[in-house]
Order: sequence, then structure tokens, then C-alpha cells
Amino acid sequence: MALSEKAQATREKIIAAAAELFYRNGYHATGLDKVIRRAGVTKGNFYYHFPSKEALAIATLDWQYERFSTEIREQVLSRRGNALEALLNLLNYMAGRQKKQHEEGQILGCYFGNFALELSSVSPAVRDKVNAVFASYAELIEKLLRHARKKGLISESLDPGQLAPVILGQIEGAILLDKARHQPGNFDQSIEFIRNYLESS
Amino acid sequence: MALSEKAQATREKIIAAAAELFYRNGYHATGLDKVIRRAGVTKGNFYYHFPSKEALAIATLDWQYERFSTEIREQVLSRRGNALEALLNLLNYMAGRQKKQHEEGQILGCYFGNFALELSSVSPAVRDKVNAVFASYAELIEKLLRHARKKGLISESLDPGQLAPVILGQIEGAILLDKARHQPGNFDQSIEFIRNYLESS
DNA sequence: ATAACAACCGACCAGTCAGTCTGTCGTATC
DNA sequence: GATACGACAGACTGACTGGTCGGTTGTTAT
Repeated sequence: MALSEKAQATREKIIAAAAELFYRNGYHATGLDKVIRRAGVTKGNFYYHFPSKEALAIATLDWQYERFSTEIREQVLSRRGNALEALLNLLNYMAGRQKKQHEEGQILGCYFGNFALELSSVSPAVRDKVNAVFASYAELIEKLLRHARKKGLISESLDPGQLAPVILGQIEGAILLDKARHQPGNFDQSIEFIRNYLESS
Repeated sequence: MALSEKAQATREKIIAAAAELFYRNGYHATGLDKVIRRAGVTKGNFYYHFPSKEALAIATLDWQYERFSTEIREQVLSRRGNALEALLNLLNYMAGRQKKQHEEGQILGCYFGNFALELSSVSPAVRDKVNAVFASYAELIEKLLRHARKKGLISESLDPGQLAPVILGQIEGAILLDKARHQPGNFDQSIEFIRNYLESS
């Protein structure tokens, strides 16, 4: 088990390096050699841990999902406030990430959205994984909307089940536009729009 | 000029082949050899017309923009109806394209959105081009909203300049989600949402 | 006829791609 | 001390990458 811990650390080093490079340059534009050099690992070692580059991609998706989920849980959902505030805090938190990236040089977008567009028409495995991630986030939004509705924070006429994917799509689209524009702004505007819609329907 | 016409035809053959392959498999996943084989053209001929693969990508973006713009103009905007109906027709027309793709096998998404996410953090030239395309579409939406507002079809309280990018983002996001889900549906739901919002604000 | 040039041909290049293979090292078990 | 195995090393493969280059064609102007 002592060795297994070291192996686990190696595995994570590879995933972390790959996630960074995939995020920055895209999947196809990132060679395996770059990944293993950055991870400080050899070819043989890589293929001991992963059967293929595609498997690595999926591992990074799982890893990022896990990281991002706990980040949200700790930084956003743990804060006190009602369900509607929690939802808006979540959106603002993500917008803040965008802005931070912009200050650091460039907006890299949504890790899952990037993979969705680059690979989902070419790799079913990646598509399924990305899809599961989106479904999970839509579910979170739906849950918050349901709570908000139950507490009377948003109108009874709003359908959380229908609204949640719309909001998720709005977010992904705003991130895409901000990445293309190389400047944040669409995201904030979308949040403002959603907030206004939810509060005045 | 007779030769120039033939050369122009060759150039367009290359662009058409590349656009199809880039759309289907992505930019990096598409080798130049595949492009020239599909276009029925040789390597030398290709590099006579284009200085690089990146330049080809930009040419396809221009080409697709031109094609799609005239398609919209002829199929959607020429039909009679007020500005609000025109906007909704436009959205429904795009949703119809999605559905057709789905019936043909798989949803390929938005050509510009795909490039935006795969290349805009890596190629400034592509980013600028995609950005110009988005700006143009946002402008079209804004124009329709302004007309609709002037005619009293939508509320005075709605700001076309702010709303247009939000709607564009909503569309791009819905397409992304549909592509990831391998199934249309989000697009229609988004249209329904937008329609409802515009008519009842 | 010939010169000039636009358009095209395809062999070739160095480099990179994902992936394979043989082998080694350290540790744990017997 | 031998055996076994998990973890790693890295040279190597063949296919493919984007891109180059010397040469050929077809047409047009002189």
C-alpha cells in the first residue's frame, strides 16, 4: 500500500499536468510528450497508468469535476443565505473565476465546454462524460430553484426543471462569448439578466 | 481572367472541403492531407493558394459566414412579418438546422463556436475573426429588437443593446449543450424561454 | 515562335504523433 | 537469498504533421 500511494501521486501528477495543458491549448494541440515532460514522468510510466490519451482526457474530466464541485461546496454553498442567493452567488463565483483568468492573461473558458465542442462529435466516451457533468450541474441549479420556489423567493409560475438547463446554457454561452471576445462582460450581463428574470416574473 | 476563374474555383473547392472536415472533426484533428485529398488537389496547389493551415481556417470562417448570412437573408429575413416574428423565425430556423443534423447522425454545433473554443486561446487571428462574426450576429439581433421595440412589440423597459448578446449567448450555450447531449431539445427550450421573456416583460 | 507568368504537381523534409517494448529498480514475501 | 511484482525508465516504431521546393503545364501577350 505504501507503493500504491506513490503510484497514486504519480497518477495525479500526470492528470494535473494534462488538465493544465488541455485547458490552455486544447486536447489535440497537446502532445503526450508535453504532458509527461511537465509531469516529470516517462512514457513508460504514463502508459503504466493510462491505456490511452483518451483515457487520460476522461480522467482529467473526472478530476476537474471533483475539484470544481468541492470548490463550489466550500466556497459558495456553505455560505449562509437563501436558495436564490446561493444560486446567484454560484453564478457570481464563476464570473469571478473568469475575471481572474482575464487578469492573468487570457480567458480559457469552461473546461467541460471546451471538451464538449472539441471532442464530443468524435469521442463518445468523452461526450458521455461531459454530458454527465452538465447533467449534474443542471441538477444542482434545479435543486436551488426548487428550494427558492418553495420558499416563495421566485414565482410559482417558474418551472425549475425547464429553467435549469436554460440557465446552464446561458452560462456556457456567456463563457464562450467572453473567451472569443478575450474579455469578460457577457457573463456579468447574463447574470444580471437571470437575476432580473427570476426576481420579477 | 479565365485562369483566375479556375483558380478561384480551386480555392473554393479547398475551402469547402476544409470547412466540412473542420466542422465534422475539428481543426487540429483534421490533417492537411485529408483536406487536399477530399478537395482533389495537391499539396503544392494548396500552398499556392494559402500560406498556412491557419490562413485556411480563417478563409473557411469567412466562407461560412458569407454562406450562412445569405442563407438567413433569403430563407428567414425575406419572409414577411414584424421584427419580433423575424427574430423568432431566425431562432427557429437555426433550431431546425440542429434537428436536421441530428437526424443525419450527429449534432455538429456552431461552426464559429467550435472554432472559438478550440482555437481562440491559441490563435489570435482566428479569435479576432470569430469575434467579428459574433459581433455581427449580435448586431443583427439588436437591430431586430430595436425595431420590435419601436413598433411596441416588446416592452419599452427592454434594452436591445444589452439583450442582444444575452440572446446570442443563450443560443450558443444551447447548441453546445445539445451537441454534448447528442440530442436537440435545449435549443427549443431556450427559444421558448426567450419568446416568453420578450412577450411578457 | 517565344517569353512570361499564373496555376499546379508531387516528391521530399524535419519534426511530432500516439503507442509499444524490453528491461530495470526497489520492496515485500517466503 | 530467491522470487515475485508493482512502479517506472526510455529507446524505438511507423504513421502522420505542416510546410518546402524544383519543376511542369497551359494560356496569354508580344
